[in-house]
Formats: sequence, C-alpha cells, structure tokens
Amino acid sequence: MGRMDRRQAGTNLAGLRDHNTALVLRLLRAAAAATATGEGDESGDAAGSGLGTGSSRVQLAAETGLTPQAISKITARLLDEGLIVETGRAESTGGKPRTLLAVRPEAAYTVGVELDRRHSTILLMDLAGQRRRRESLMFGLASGTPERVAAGLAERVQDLVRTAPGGGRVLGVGIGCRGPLDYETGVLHRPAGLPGWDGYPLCDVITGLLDLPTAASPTVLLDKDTNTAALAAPAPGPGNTAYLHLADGLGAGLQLNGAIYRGTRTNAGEFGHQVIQPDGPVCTCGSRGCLEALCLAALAADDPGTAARWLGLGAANLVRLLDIDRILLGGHQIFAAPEVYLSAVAEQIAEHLPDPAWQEVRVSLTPAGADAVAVGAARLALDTALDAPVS
Amino acid sequence: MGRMDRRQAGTNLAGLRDHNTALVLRLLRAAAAATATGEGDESGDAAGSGLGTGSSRVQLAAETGLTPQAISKITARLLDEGLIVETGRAESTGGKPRTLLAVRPEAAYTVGVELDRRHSTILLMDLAGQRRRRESLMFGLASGTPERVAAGLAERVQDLVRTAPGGGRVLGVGIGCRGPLDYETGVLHRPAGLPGWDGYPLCDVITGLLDLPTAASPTVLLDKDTNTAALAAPAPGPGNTAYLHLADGLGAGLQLNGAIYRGTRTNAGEFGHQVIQPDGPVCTCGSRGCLEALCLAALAADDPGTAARWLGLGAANLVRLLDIDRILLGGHQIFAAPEVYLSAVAEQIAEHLPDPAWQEVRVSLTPAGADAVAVGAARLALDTALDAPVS
DNA sequence: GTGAGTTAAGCAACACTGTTGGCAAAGTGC
DNA sequence: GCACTTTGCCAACAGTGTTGCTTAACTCAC
Repeated sequence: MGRMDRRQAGTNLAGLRDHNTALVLRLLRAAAAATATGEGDESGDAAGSGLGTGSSRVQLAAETGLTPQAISKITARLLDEGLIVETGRAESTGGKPRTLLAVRPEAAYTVGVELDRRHSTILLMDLAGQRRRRESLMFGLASGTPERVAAGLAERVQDLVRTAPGGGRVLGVGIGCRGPLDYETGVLHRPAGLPGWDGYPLCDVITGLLDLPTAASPTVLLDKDTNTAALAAPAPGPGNTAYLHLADGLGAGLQLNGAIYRGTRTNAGEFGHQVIQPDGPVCTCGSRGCLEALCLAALAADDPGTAARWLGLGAANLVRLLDIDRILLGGHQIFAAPEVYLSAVAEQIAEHLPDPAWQEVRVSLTPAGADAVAVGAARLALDTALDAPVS
Repeated sequence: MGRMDRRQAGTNLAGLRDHNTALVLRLLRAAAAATATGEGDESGDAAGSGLGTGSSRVQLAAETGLTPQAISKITARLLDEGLIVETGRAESTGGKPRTLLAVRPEAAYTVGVELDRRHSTILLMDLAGQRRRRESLMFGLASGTPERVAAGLAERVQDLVRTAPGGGRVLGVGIGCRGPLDYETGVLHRPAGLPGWDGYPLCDVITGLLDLPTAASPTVLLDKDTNTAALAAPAPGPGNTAYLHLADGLGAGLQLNGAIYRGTRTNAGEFGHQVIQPDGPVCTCGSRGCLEALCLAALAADDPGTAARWLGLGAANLVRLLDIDRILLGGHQIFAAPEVYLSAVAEQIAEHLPDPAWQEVRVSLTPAGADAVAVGAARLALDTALDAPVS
C-alpha cells in the first residue's frame, strides 16, 4: 500500500508503479519465508529439474491480477536492481517451463532490536526474512542515561551491519520497547515506568548517530515490544491475530486485517489492564482487579494454573470483542510452562464462546520464541522499508 | 481506496483513476456533510459574494496532493457525470477568486434499513448524506418467514426509491441487523436467536427482487446493526471510535483507522459478552458475569446508575485495549437517561486510565439518535458504492 | 482610472504506466 | 518430425497525472 493510503492522498504514476512493485516483492518475500519454514506453497512441485525454488512470472500474474507482460516489466526492474534472481525452472505443464524467481536474501538487510530494562537483543535479518546473526547486549533502558544507551545501541547496530554478508544495503532498524511511546514520531514516554526517558526522541537520535555506507538514510522505527512480537510470526493468509505476552507484565499485540493496530496514541494492546474482577487485588496501575494483577498474583503464589486460567478468560473476552482467529503466546512466564497456558487458553475459549466450532481459534506459541520481539522489530523495518520502493 | 487495497491486488491506470476520483468525491461529500451539520470548514469564509458553499479546486489539490491540473481533469469528469456542480465563487485571496464545487445531492441516493425483531426503519439518503424520507415499518425479523419478510422489505425499498426527487440513481441498499451474520456473503446466521433465518442469503434475495430503473445492479449490503450505527456519525478526522449500544442487549461497533472493524467472521463487537465478574449472574450466552448480564440485571432492578457504571467500566477496558479516542452511546436504554450514562462513562474512564489528560476520550451521544442504525446503513451503502467508480 | 501583480483554471505536449497483439523460444505428446 | 502448448519479450497503444505556458479574473498601489 505504501503511500497509497497514507491519509487521504492522491496517487500518480510513480505511486502506481511503487504499489505494484512492492506487491510483487512482498509475494516473493512471503514465498521465501514459507519455503524456509518448510511449509512449501503450491509451487512446491518445482523440485524436479530446476535447482531453485520460487515463484514464476505467470504465478505472480495470477496472484496480483496484473497481466503477464506487466509482471515481466516489474520483475525485469527488480532483477536489474539485484533484489531478485532467477533460481531455475519449474517442470513443464505442457509447454515452455516456467522460470522461477526468488528474492536474493543478501540484497538487503534490516536490524531488529529488543530494548529491555537491563538486557537487550539485537539481530540482523536478510531480505528473505531469515535471522543472520544475533547478539545479547548486557545493557538496556535502565543501564544509564538515554544518551549513553542510545550511543551504545547505535554502535552495536553499526558493528552488526558491518558483518552483513554480500554487501547488501541496510534498509532500516526496528526497535521494540515497552510502552508508552509514540510510533509516529519515534519518541519514548516512560517505558517501563522510567521517567528519565520521557520525551526522548530515540529514532531521531539513532538516525543521527548511524553512519551507514549505504546511501539513503535508513528507516528507524520504534514500536511497542508486544506489537513487534506480533509481527514475528508471518500471518498465514488473511485473518486476525492477537499476540499475548506474559512476563513481568501482561500485554497484547494486535494484528488486525494484516496490519498492526496501534490505536490513536500507540497505546493499544493494554490487554493486561482490563478490569475483570472489580473487587480484586490492586494493580500497579491503580485500578483493582486488572487481569495483569490477577495473573501476577497467581504466579507470585507459584500457581501457574490459576494464572493460565485468568489469561484464558482474558483471551476469551478478546476473541468475543475482536473476533480473533489466531492467538500466539509468548513471554518468559509462558515459556516456563507452555502446555499449561496453551491448554488453559484453549479451554477457556471453548467454554466462553457460544459456538466454538463455527468461531475457530488456533492457539499456539510464538514460533520465534524468546527472540520474538527482536525478530518482529526487524520484520517491521523490512516491511516498512519495502512498501515504499527501494529507490 | 477502493480496489487499490482489496486483498493483494495489482492496479492499473483505470484503478488509479478510480482511486483519485473516489478520493475527490469523498472530500466533497465530507465537506457537504460538515456544512450541513453546521460545523463549517476552513472555506466557510465563502459567504461573501458567492451564493453556494463547497470546496475549490485548489483546495482539493492541496488536500489530495495532486496537481491543480489533475484536479481540473477529475472535476471535469465529475461535472460531466452530473455528480457535482459549481456552486459559486469564494472571496478573492488577491487574485482570481476560486470556483466552488459541491456535490449535487440529487445525483444519487441510497436506502438504509434497520431490520429489527418486529419493527423496522427505512430511509432514503442523498449523495450529500442527508436523510430525505423516513418510514417506520411494522414488521421485522420475527414477523414471518424469511421469504415474506424479504419480499415485504424489497417492496418498501422499491416504493421509497420511487419518491427520490431529481431522478437520481439509486446506488445501493444497506441493511443493519442483529448478528451473527456474514458481511462478506450477505448471509444471516441466527439474528436475535431466531433459527429460521440461519443461512438465509438476504442480500442476494433482495438484489433479485429489486427492479430498479437505474441500470447497473445496486449494491446490497448486510451488516451488524452496531456496525452501521457506528457509521452514522461521520468521523471528524482521523481517530478511533467505539459506538456502544445498550438496548435489549449490549454491543459495540468499532471504527478503527477510519473503517469498520468486523473481525474474521463479522462477529467483532461482542462487547457485552466480556466476562467482568467471573462469579456474577448467568448470561443468556451461558457464561457468568458478562457485562451485558450485569447491565441488564441492574436495569431490571430499575437502577440505571449501576448499569451506567458497569457500562463505563467496560468502556474503560475498551479504551485501554484499543486506545479509542471517541465513544458514542446509543440504544433506547441510553436515550431513556442520557446524562446518567454520559457522566458515568466519563467518570469510569477517568478513574481507570493512568493518564486521562494525555489519553483524552470524548464521550457523546450518537447524533443520529434512534435512527442511527438506518442512517449508518445508508451511509455504508453510499461509501461502498462510491469507492468504486459510479461507472 | 490604470497598470502591475497575483491567483485560478485550462490547453497542449510530455513521460510513463499497464495493456494489447504479435512472435520467438522451449518444452510435451503423438 | 510435426502439431500443439506455454512462456516470455518486443513494439505499438490508450490513458493517467505532470509540466510549461496562456488566458481569465480580481486586488492593490499610484
């Protein structure tokens, strides 16, 4: 979509081209991600004569609704820029065999960052969406002044970028962090309740500190950790996903109609602060009986079963309100006892929906595991940078 | 946006033109709606020499980002088709005065229907979004077999269309109805728990029964009553709105990022069935302590104050989860004691948000009053029909 | 009054998009 | 070996918004 639907904007020929180009690239990236995770799409029958895997031009034409000739022009541009390559041929279907196209993973990279209190994660992702390198950083939001933390982070990003194989461009950096913060401006408010960060323009600062060899200024994006984590699992088609994160707190990332839903002030997803027992225990936020308070109280009493049931009840409320069809679980409390949470959430949903068979909900752990926030942050940067053309 | 972002579709020149044309028309329609409600936009200084109100070409160019010349071409097409007219001139700003353009209200109409149990409402809306005619129908979902109800409804639509002044085209019909139902296919499931309607393809049937004089087949749309009601109040700019409806039940219509959010199975908005007191009274849905059950119990005990506080608590949960900035209230229980609900909702939100000053939420009654469902249904049809070109 | 300056809107030529029609390449199948 | 199918590109084309220039219409200073 790109600039196509930003506000109420008219479009011209350049926008039209960018839209279609981004669309083709997105399809090829999705295919690469699918084959990497071993899912394999309809073109999986290509394992015959050709060596590579990928999508053919005709297939792209069918998927986009564009004419084969338009696809040829678009892919010719992408081949010229080096973003995609011809990887082989598919088996013939009665005529000339299809030439397979695939993304060239080394053509572009993004960096994903999970910026937590005292411990952060940073990783490099290639154009195909694969992790290339990963590091743990022993500092975070609470390790020093914003200036020092930002400088340290920029340095590590710089170092990581230098290791990128193939000399590909670095398109951007995504940073997942606790809220509240402002996604539009890249300004933090009081992440994790730390007042020292209030108003700190992290994105602008990082952009200024980065000195990348690759021409155009990279996209630096800041988003809530739960939002980036929701992006870590590529959506298998249309639908609506909620990522529920239970760690020191309880939050959610909502992927509605294919896009992260952030609300008016990037503050959507405060799933843990829905009051669910008006006379319940006092929460850190001041209210009584927040879902988060109930879960944490149960965990403090070493009773993950009860915490899981509360989480499940909250999930059921969420499904009824938003008609979600896919729930992902993450956060270290979840990973400590995955089965407990998975079954409790599924049970509660089945119990509270009037027609669970009709309104099916898949519940699973986030496939990205403990790195979900950083992986999703890298993917956010990748998606954002590629919706606009790569110049 | 139109077909621009429908699924993963590529676009061509025709799509580009339609996109921009629809955009211009939308801006002119919004201006008409704003002046009609007495708000008046920036071009309100046009009351001087010229007689009419509207937007100028240069203003449209600025708002769309298109060049003035492109706007001239687009408006020339719209003038040709009769959808817009030149209404006068604005005061000069130092040079040639701007020519004002406005939608021609009689150029097109839609019909909006609220289909309830035993009583329905039907109205005619013009291109400017104004109600032209309104009727109460003394039948509804529970009045007979689906076939008879559909036939009766089609007949009334037909009658109403004949009264449309100016010979404008009828672009479509919108029907607001209780869920569950399927917006995509226009099929009802069990509205208001009536099993006889399960699987009835209301949209297709109405489309077949209608014999409109105006060429192309009209759009017939079916949506949840709470969704159409949420559309009844035109959004004043970007933001996220929740319409809360308290009548025989409690539901919500969510307008997120400018569009109705329906969820995977058109079942989003079951706001009343969030469990908020796990040991509370049994709800009609089978769960205990649903918000709806709590509200209805309070109302049964003739205690609207308590019902309002429950509603407010639910609203606060909603704001925290979705970062809503505008809440509209409607439904006959609300209209019975508006002040009670308005103040209680505002209070509860202020009490449960950590920073109510930063996260401002406007709470008001739906301006469309008791006709909100039908008005929004007509607007849904209008918006849908005009996103695609009017041929 | 009168001429200079400013703003709005249209005409014509233009660059560029995806589309269409035709054709060469590269397979299958009888 | 030949007919057929399918892929993919070249060239011409229709039609979009853009650009450069001209005309219309009004304000303002003198």
